[in-house]
Amino acid sequence: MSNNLNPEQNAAVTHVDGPLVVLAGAGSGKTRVITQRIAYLLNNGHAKPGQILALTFTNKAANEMRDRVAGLIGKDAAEKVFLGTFHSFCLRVLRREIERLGYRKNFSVSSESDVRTILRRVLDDMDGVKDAFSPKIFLERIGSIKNSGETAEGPEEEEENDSDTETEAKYRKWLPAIYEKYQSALRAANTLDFDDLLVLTVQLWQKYPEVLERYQNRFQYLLVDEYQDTNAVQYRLLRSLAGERANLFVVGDDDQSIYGWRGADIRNILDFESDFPNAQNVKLEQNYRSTQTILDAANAVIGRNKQRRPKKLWSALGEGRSIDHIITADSESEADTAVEWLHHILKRSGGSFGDFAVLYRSNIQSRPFEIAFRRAGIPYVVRGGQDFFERTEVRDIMAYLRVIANPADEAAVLRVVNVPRRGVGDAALHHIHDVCREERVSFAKAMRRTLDRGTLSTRAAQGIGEFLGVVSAYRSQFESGTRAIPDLITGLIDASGYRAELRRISKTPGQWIQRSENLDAVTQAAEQYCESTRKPTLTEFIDLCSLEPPTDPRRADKRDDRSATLMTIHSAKGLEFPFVFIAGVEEGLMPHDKNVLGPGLEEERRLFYVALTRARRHVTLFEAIERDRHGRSRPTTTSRFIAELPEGSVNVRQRAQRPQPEPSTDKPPGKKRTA
DNA sequence: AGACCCAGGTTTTTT
DNA sequence: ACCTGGGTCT
Repeated sequence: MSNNLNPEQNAAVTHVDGPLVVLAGAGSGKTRVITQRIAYLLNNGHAKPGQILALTFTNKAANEMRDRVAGLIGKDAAEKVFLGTFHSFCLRVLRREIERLGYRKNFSVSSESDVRTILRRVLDDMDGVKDAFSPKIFLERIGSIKNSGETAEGPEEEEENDSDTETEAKYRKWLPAIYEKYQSALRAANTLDFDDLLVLTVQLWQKYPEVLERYQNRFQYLLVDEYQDTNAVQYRLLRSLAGERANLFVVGDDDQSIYGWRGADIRNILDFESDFPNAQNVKLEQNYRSTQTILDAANAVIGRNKQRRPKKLWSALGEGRSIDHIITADSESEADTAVEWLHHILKRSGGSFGDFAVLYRSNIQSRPFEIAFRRAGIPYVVRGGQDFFERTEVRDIMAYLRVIANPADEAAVLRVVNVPRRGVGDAALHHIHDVCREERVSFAKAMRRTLDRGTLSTRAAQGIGEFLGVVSAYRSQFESGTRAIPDLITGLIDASGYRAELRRISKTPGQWIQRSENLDAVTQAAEQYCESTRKPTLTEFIDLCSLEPPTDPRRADKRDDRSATLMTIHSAKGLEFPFVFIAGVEEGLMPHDKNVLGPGLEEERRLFYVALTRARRHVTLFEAIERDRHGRSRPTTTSRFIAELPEGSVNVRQRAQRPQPEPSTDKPPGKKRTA
């Protein structure tokens, strides 16, 4: 069964009991190891499919793994393995158990923008806070408190710090109160934010050991992908679930830990053996992706980091071509040169546009490349941004569905109560909100009460009446289960007047087509969901969409191998391309100047390492001697990481020259661009 | 509701 | 230099 595995991979795959960390270098076949081990455990009678829990960070990774496991052990068995993201696992647990924590079973999951709405309301209610502070900063703080593993009892007192600015001190002062109010607002709306899914699961298990024990018994074998990306809460979750038995198999690469800024703690993987008694480790150092030249470069760079487990990648694929380093005048000529260079490589290699990726540190760098590629007629896709996440129509319909499933969901109500226009304005909403606060009832109840009491304007009362009418009509329809879910969704879109409103406000026919397609995406997602499951429910459909929003069909098609890819290094993790262009290899960008102090620099170096190791055949580094930063065009200096590459591995192609710092010259001939 | 204005920020992204 | 968000004015 363990055919075609190298000895280290085989050792990992055939490991059965006890904790094990697989330090899987870039391109060393880690997904294979995880999927094969699942198959190994099953085929050798160590476990039944339902006793295996495999956790990933992204849906994409989970789906890919599920496909591969299905290929190994068959579809039926694969479906019984719990293979999903941390969040989907926790959601599954909480759907069953959350009542113990004082939420109702029909709780909803709030997205980023819902959460912003909720926090804004909280700040509105607190005199003197709203004006002085931005909700965004509080959300970030709240998130990092949750991810750092503090419990909902409230953030710990942080010690005073002399270097605090006045604003910083103010934030610190208000944070505990806001945290608490935010949390009770979520509870009142019977909703959880993404972080809560993890935090509450940990809390549940802490408070109810008998519940934990049930899950420990159910899941005999735990496998975790990308372990270097786990944060404190995920660590606690795994610890509890693994229990004494500690059949915990984690795979990751400390050198690819690039999410420290959102709470990932590299120490989890570095300290695995001291955290779990009798833990073993396996190192995967054979790389199946890149040439030795690329790996030598990557090894040399990452070898400078202190916080790491020593590893040395090697390849059987041969030396390959040396790295090219092209120095250009500015970001425009960087992109133009990349186009020429791409054509040049293409002619010699006989590949296709899909073999190329341009990687950069920051999204704003994509612009010149898009312009140059378009002008040259090179098909490309820009990955990243999250715009399709934000499709208004999809979110609106989902908000309707959420109100139907969870009437208390205030953010969802606020989103659609006046969409289409029903004459419900700010005044009415504030009035309802006051009732909410004074009488301590949910937003849904407050709407009812104000309506019954006639304390609203005629216009608003009528609007709210209509809204509640359509929502409750559809609620009973969904509950009765006589019509299929996709059918009901279409009905709701029409009956609520949403479709008509959308047509009315569309300025061009094109816009209307686009928007209807977005509506269709929801119905299609529902159809797909219904086909994939035996007993479809609205709640489960909403859960699915909260954690994995329906994809834009037009965007999905564009993922073809005839297009070059432009993306950030962060989003390139896990991918590979024959030819990789790394753009903006300059101080300030790589490493980024916001992250050069303390441990940040090592993370920046890992980022550069990740970029290098995406390449199979060849890497080109691009540098511009002048670049627009914060509006001004400024001279740059070469990234310090270039000096860390092995002697002689880089071939410099100078297309532009920095003015030599002559001792006699007083001013460098810096050009200013006019707007 | 929509037009206009000012302040602040401007790294990376998933669920 | 430019965009966003929030506030105010009409």
